[in-house]
Amino acid sequence: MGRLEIRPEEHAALVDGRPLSLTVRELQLLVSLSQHPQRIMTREELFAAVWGGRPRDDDRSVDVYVSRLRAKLGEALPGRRLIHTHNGIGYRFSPDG
Amino acid sequence: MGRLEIRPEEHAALVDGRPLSLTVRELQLLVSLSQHPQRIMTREELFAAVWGGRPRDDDRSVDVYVSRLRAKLGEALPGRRLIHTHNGIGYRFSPDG
DNA sequence: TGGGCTGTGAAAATCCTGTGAACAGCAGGC
DNA sequence: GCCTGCTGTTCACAGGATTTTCACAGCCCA
Repeated sequence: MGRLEIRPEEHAALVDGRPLSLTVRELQLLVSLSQHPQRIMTREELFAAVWGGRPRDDDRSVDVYVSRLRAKLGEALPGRRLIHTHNGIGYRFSPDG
Repeated sequence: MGRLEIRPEEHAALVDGRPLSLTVRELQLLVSLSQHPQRIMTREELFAAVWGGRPRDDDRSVDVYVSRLRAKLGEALPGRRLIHTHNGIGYRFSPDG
């Protein structure tokens, strides 16, 4: 899928062959998102996939980690936006910018 | 139903495969309308379906959102009018222009 | 032509998201 | 043990987006 490769079994994500230094949570989130490209995933779905269970009503973990992921992806792939926000619903991963 | 696809479970509405960028309320209204094609729905019905409960006597929310929906549908499908006004009653969704 | 109904831009209110920062827990090295 | 650096969690605030409400213009039909 273009310049970004995600290898869950190897706990790694590569951009042009160079590994991103992601933390465990960041990688889990990226894996979850990328497993459903172009599909809007709710915070509940993402939370269940990464943390397990249901989030507290006011939990912002997903948002915080999306923010950190974007920062690291943005450094490695300037100008591209892979994670799109859908207000009131959740996030969508789009392999092509 | 032609070029417009509505997928409530995915929080999405597509025209020729391309997603419309609708807000939550806009999508809810479109879903409600499209679930009863060719049937005139009163403002009360639409309000109940989207907002829940009954509208205030002078509430114009349904009209405002119909207007916004028409604008976005009109951009994606120029020349077609999917939502028809029935004066004094409400609105009707017609899949074929 | 008049009065109620509808269309719609725009302001106001509300809700949601982005993100820096503080804090706690943990692992390794000394 | 104590310090250091890293990760994860939570909070707080600013900014952004959506929703709600208002106002006025235009439409429709008697």
